[in-house]
Amino acid sequence: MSSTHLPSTVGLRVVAALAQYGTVSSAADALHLTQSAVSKQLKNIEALVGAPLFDRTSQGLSPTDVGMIYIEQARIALGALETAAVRVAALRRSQPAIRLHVLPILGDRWFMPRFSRFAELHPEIEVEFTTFAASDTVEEADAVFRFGDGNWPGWRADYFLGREVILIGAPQLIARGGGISSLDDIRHYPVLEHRQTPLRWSDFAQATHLNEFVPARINRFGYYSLVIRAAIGGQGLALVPRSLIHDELASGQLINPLGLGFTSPNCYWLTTPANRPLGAGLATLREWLLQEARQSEPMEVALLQETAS
Amino acid sequence: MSSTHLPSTVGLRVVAALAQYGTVSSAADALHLTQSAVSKQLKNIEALVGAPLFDRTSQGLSPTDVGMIYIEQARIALGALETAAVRVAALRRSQPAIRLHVLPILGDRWFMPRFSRFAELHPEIEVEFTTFAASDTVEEADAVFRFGDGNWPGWRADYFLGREVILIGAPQLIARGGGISSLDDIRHYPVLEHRQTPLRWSDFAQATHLNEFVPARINRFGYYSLVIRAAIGGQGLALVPRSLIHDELASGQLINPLGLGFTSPNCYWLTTPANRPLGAGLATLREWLLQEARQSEPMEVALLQETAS
DNA sequence: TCAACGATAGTCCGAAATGGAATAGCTACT
DNA sequence: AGTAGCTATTCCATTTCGGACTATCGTTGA
Repeated sequence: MSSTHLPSTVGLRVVAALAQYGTVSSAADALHLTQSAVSKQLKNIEALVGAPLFDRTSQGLSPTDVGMIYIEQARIALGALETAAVRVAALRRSQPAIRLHVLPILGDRWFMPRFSRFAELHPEIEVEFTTFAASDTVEEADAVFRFGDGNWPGWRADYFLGREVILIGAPQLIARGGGISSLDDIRHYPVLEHRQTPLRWSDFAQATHLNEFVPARINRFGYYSLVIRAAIGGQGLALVPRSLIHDELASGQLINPLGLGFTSPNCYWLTTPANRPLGAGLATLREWLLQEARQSEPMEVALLQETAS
Repeated sequence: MSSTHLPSTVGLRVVAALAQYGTVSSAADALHLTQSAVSKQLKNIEALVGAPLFDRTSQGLSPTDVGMIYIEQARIALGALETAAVRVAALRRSQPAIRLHVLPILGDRWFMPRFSRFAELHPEIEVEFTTFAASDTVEEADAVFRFGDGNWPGWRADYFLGREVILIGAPQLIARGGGISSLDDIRHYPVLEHRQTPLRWSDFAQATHLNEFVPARINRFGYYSLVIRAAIGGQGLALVPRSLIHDELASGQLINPLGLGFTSPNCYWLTTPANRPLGAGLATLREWLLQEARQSEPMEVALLQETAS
């Protein structure tokens, strides 16, 4: 009612994607747009808001105070549209589809590349995804990916992936800092942290007997994709589930100095409502997901033993 | 993530306005668009959703099941954008504006026509409105219009208007049904009801000693504007705060048979947080609002006495 | 210091969406 | 029938949007 001009929905999606990916180019990729288009959309929205939403750095974008507020509300708006679509679809379908809520990081790094295989294998099973959905809408889903220790009252949780957390950094960063030849060397490096899982570093210090670890600097990010991006950009060391960065490790963009890592109790789980019996389609999907996850973590058993010793 | 195409924001606003006003034409007026544009926007959204959102009647539009769902989410999305705007504005402004949350019906029928006078009188006081905002966002407002009995813990409530509820109907409807020459005649007519205030009719029956009142038919609406519109359209009798329909009574579009009505404990209140002290601007605004409301209800004292007798 | 790289911003242009005016069609009521 | 009050549709001018391309800036590495 206040402003006569409303932002465009693609603008909102651009803002959300920028917050998630941290650069115009990668956000553009994710949205199937060009860098130019995303840049212009951002410019439009900022003109409409009347203030910059992101600080421009040479590495990419980071949200301003105003941006934080706007991003949050943009997500809510997009989430509403998403749940509208899902609910309408559910209402119209005689045979309901499976509603699966995926976390952004899993969606980008694990799910989307693989899911087409499932769709080919089981074309008869319809699956709908939500990503932005608010917590109360998540309750409606038939299966929900969650991050945590596997204990959610009312939900059955199966371990999915991400138990194996490793220390990573960009090779340039590590070279610049003098290299990591012993555990203590990591004290010299800045570290990156995911805002929602702040205990990672203390867990790591405890698991590796690294006493009184006080990082040189801590940068916090709201998304794992940003942590990974920042790590690739050489902004610091990070603790990341190995499964999420197979590609970067293989290509050498990131390295795992000394093979350091630990097994975290906090990881990704596939959860299903405990009171609701699993339908046939959901059972198939669940089996497939869990098996695919096991295959994508081939080293885990070895490492579990190693860390346990 | 599911649909590649997002609805446009004006489309969302169109849907919300259609739900509120019930006809394409009046929604178009409210949005400062033409009927043609609104019709096309609706068509676009429906094509995108894949199902009609409204049933077309010769009287206007009424939401379908799918429509209800979509409307709800559209409101949430618009509300998010609104709160984004308000919060950003609050953040940027050194001297904060007064944030006032108005109910749709009051905004349309009472507030907007009058508020420009206040803006002229006190140009130094900035006021921001919210309409769509969700309940948790309402808590941030400096003043909130509410409907109820004046009892909200933590809020100071001043009576605003709407205590005087009268029976109204379109003259054609009443003529068609044989006229209303005694209280009992209203049993023959269909009645209109506001979804959120379902007790009106039983309160009315009790206040007027109309025993065992079972309406011929009940039509329920989600907005008071729809109730009023339906009453004007001759769809039934309604119980409506007199202050909201002065114009229609004066023009003869609606009549108040036998002067029937009652004083309801549920009405509109202007509420302010009890713990927060009123700033000077807010105090001025509050005084002005309450005084204007008193002036727009000149007959009330007389009627109060009448009904009490 | 210079060149390469990767980042964002800006310009030009064709395509698509949008909104307004006018028109056509429909239904209910007199 | 005829009218009033709706919505839907068509035509058209205008605006917006997105992609290709180019400019520019900062960082990295030889």
